[in-house]
Amino acid sequence: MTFRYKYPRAALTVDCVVFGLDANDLKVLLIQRDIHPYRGKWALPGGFVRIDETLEAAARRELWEETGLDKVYLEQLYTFGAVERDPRERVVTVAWTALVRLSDHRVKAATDARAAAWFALDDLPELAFDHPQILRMAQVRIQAKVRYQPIGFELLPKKFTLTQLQTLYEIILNRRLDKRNFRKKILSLDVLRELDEVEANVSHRAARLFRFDVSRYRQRLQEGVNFEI
Amino acid sequence: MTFRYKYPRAALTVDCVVFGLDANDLKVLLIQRDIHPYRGKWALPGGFVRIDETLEAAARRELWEETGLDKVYLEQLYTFGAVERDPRERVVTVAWTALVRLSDHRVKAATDARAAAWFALDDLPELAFDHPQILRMAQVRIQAKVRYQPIGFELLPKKFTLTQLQTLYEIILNRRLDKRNFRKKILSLDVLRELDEVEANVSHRAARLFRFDVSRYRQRLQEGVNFEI
DNA sequence: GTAACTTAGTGTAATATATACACTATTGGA
DNA sequence: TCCAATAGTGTATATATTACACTAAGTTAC
Repeated sequence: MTFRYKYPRAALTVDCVVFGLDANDLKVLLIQRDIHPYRGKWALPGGFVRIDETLEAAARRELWEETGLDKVYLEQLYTFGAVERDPRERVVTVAWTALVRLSDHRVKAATDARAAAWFALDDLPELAFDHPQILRMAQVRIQAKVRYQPIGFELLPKKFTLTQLQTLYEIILNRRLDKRNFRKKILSLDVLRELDEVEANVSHRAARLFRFDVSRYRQRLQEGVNFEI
Repeated sequence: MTFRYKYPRAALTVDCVVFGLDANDLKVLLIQRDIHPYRGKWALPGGFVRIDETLEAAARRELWEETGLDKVYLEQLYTFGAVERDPRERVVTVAWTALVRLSDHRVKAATDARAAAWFALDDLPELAFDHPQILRMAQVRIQAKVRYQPIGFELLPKKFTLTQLQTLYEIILNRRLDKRNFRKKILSLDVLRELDEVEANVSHRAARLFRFDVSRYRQRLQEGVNFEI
């Protein structure tokens, strides 16, 4: 069975830039291609959009099929439509950015048996298609975003220490932050809830745990608070 | 002649949200549909992406064909892919935002004879498809953007007064700004070049004209200046 | 030609925000 | 019990933002 159209149509795909925080590195999840073109090269997880699913649903489905991830935070990044970006035929791709708690998502064997692995951003393998460009845009976007939204809670465990949060900001912004000023600022936003718990199994003074308070965040947003770090 | 594919494919379109500044109003350019569906309703200018043109090229071409505008500032907004957004068949649209100097672009009769007209944002006609949603997103985006980028020079004549610039900011942000503080701030950004000219044909003291200095803007960006108003 | 009208253009003081900076507290392990 | 490691804390200074009102210059109407 084939489908016929009066004019030629581009194929439509989605690709996901999945960021995960691994101790002191921001990593990105890639899969190794097992088919032509770019066979053996690494690529962003993604695939074709079905005729009866939304773009976001397609991104979630592909992510699940190729990497076993689900229920991740997803945000549309940009749509790439250079004419020759896929050597086979015209393919337009809607790129998405996902943030995941790497601790929650140890990489499972992908369900369709392709290799999936986390790579540090400064140690990437050769990528297929225009995926270097997509990845670069995702990185720029997350850097810009972290400045005016308390993003990044998606990347940390649900309970985290202020040092972990600061380290995350330092990794994304790629510069050192002053500990006292960072704490002062982040606490003044009033979107964290201090817990009656401290971290366990550390061989030094244990740090207080915090949790992100979404409802307080929404309130602050409405009041127009400036989240710039 | 028909084109055949193994799987069904969505049609791919572009739509443009064209903002123009008209004295004291931010307006948007719409065209009246002359064909089914939504015949007679107003819609964003746009149309199908050809197989051999980029998304941006498609947006520029449609804008030219439907409204006679060219050489406008264009920026990708978002891609809309709800399954039923077009009643005929699956259509995914890549939306773009354009900013134009309304003074440069008095609406010509559109080349394909459809009516095109500027509408104030608070006095819109009924719109086709999910265009209300697209327009709303464009408005939110431009409001956010004006805060951290000296945008809006695209909307003004090349030579403009500080009062015109302030009025533009007030329209986009939808709040009054203090004249002295606005001037202090905008001049401190050091991206305007003061000209040896004043406005003509006004029945009161003539204001000094300024021009946006792109190369200084680039320098400031690199130095990491904060453009927030 | 002068008074009235209209918009341009200007500075300062008060307040809020951001930055720079170094020591004590707590816990685990040797 | 001492050492190692990280948590946790405050203050003074610099910078940025805000609030606020008058004089300047050109045009028009009398």
